[in-house]
Parts: sequence; C-alpha cells; structure tokens
Amino acid sequence: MTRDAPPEVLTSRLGYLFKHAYLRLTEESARALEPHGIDGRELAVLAVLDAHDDLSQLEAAGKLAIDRTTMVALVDALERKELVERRRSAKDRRKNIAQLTPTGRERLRDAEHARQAMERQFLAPLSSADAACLVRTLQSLVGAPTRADDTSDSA
Amino acid sequence: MTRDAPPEVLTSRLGYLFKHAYLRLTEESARALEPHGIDGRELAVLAVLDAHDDLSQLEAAGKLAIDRTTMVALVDALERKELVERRRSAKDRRKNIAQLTPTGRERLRDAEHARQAMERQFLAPLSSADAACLVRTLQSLVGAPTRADDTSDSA
DNA sequence: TATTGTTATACTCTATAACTATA
DNA sequence: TATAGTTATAGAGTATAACAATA
Repeated sequence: MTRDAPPEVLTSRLGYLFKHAYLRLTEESARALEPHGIDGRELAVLAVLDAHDDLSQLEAAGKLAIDRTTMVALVDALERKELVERRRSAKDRRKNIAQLTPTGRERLRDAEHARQAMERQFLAPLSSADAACLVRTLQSLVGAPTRADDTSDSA
Repeated sequence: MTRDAPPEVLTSRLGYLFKHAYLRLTEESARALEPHGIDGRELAVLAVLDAHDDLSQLEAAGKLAIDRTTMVALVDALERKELVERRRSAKDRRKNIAQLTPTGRERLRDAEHARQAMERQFLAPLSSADAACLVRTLQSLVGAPTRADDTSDSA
C-alpha cells in the first residue's frame, strides 16, 4: 500500500482521527502482547474476569459490550490456552461461570505490564498534560450516554 | 446485547477508549449522513477527490490509506450514485482518474455541513479547550511517524 | 518487467437466527 | 415462556493472489 502523509482534508475529521488512532494502537498492542500469546481483546476479557468474581459469560460480555456469541469464541480460545476455565453455576445451571486459572492470573499480570509500557510509549509524543487531557476527554465521550440511550437499549 | 456501564478496568485502557470512541462516532456519522445517501468513508473519498485535482484511484487510495482493491468497490458505489466519474488518463492510460460530478460536488457540500454539525454535537459534552486538546493530541498521534516507519514501508 | 485496475478469494470481526438445556 | 450457551450462517471491512491492459 502506497502510504502518503494524510492530507489536511482527512486529519481535520474526527472519524479519520479516531479510526487511525485505534488502528495504530491496535498494531502496537499486538506487537507488545505477542510474546504473551494473547491479543488486546483477550487481555481485556482476562482483566474483566479478574476484576469481578463469578461472572457468567453473558455478564462478562455485557461489561465488555460484546455479543454473547462473540464471547463463546473468545472463552473457547482462552480455555484452549488454559488461561480460563468454565464451570456451571450451582445457582443457575444455565450459566457458565468463566474464571481465571492460576496460569491465567500470571499471564494477566505479565501482559498488563506489557500493555502499560506500550501505552506509555504510545503517548510519549505528548506532554503529560496533553496525555491526561486525551484520556480524560475520551473517557468523558465514551462514558457519556449516547443519544440512543435516551429511550431504551436500542444499540 | 445487555449494555452495562463500562467498568474502570476497561475505561483506563487506551484500546478500549479509542475503539469505543470510534464506534460511537461511526454510529452518529451514519445517522447524520444517512439522508445524504453516503457513509463516512464515501464522504472522505469525495473530500479527497475534491481537494486534489486529477487523482488516479491508486493515488487517492494512498492518501486515504486504503487498499487499491478496496478503492475499486468504493469508486464503483460512488459511480453508481453518479457522484464520481472515471476517465482514463491521457498521459498514462493505465490510470483511472476519478473526479466528482457536479452532483457529487453538491452532495459533498451538503454532507460536509451535516458532518460538521454532527461533530460539534459529538464534542458538545467537552469544554472548547478540551475539545481542541482532543483534536490536537489525536492529530499528533496519528500524524506522528510509526515505529514501523523507522525503517521502511512495512505496514 | 513493473504498474494500474480489476476480479476472485479468504480472513477477521461482528451480528442474527435457530437449537439445547435450563429456569 | 424466557434466558444462557452454543452453532451455523451471513454481512461488513480488509487483504492477498492472479490476470489484463499499459508502461
């Protein structure tokens, strides 16, 4: 792919900026996590399962804002890597509780260090004030209620 | 999809923030552009073709950082909508020059207004200083050379 | 030989529909 | 009847390989 410097007509667009920031971070994330045998999405799953006790697949999917069918494949992969175990909930036998194995907890810790180092390097071109502003504004935009949320759960 | 408030373990991740900012903006963009019959990617193509004279498909693809095979389908769709025309370059008959039709120029103007209004609304939760900081830091991160660029054109 | 556009193909991510087992 | 997990399937979006026309 012939890669030019992006023209001003693109870098003034929020859509272009978000997309390419995301793409660049995903690349760096894959590079940083590759030695740990997982990708950024899998790391996020591990982090959520570690942060909340006894989450079912559906509950974890809800926190991650991913579909339950996507969650199946994600847990499959993590189980194959012996980082996560499924067990039926005793209270509700429809539910699969997904929990980290001891190996999974180790992997999470190591991979989180790699992720944090990657993020520091990613933000290195910015002043610390600008980096803080970026994170804060993104949190505000992502956490803020969507227009679609005004009525019901339409998205 | 059961949508929870995202837990802190996710909103502290740059990957999560970029991804969901991008997803939210894409939703709003689709909504804002829908009356104009195009999506954000098509609008970006129109804007690039309008900003540079006599771009070939490959040259436009380079500016947009998309693959030439993707460009074919994109120009196909825009040509079907009679917003863009292909013509063979007289200088190099391998090249297809893609240029806006008069209808395409009108559509670009109208859709750009819709996009700008959408972006203003999207950033409305932020102070104007924060909004400016967000755009500036994103431009810095996206425009800055990637580690992969240090050596050659590997990505 | 290399480049441009094109087509066919495949891969990833995601969502929808339908099935099963439980409730 | 409704819910949780699963499977099959399909739709975006993107990339690779191969081909025709042109350089």
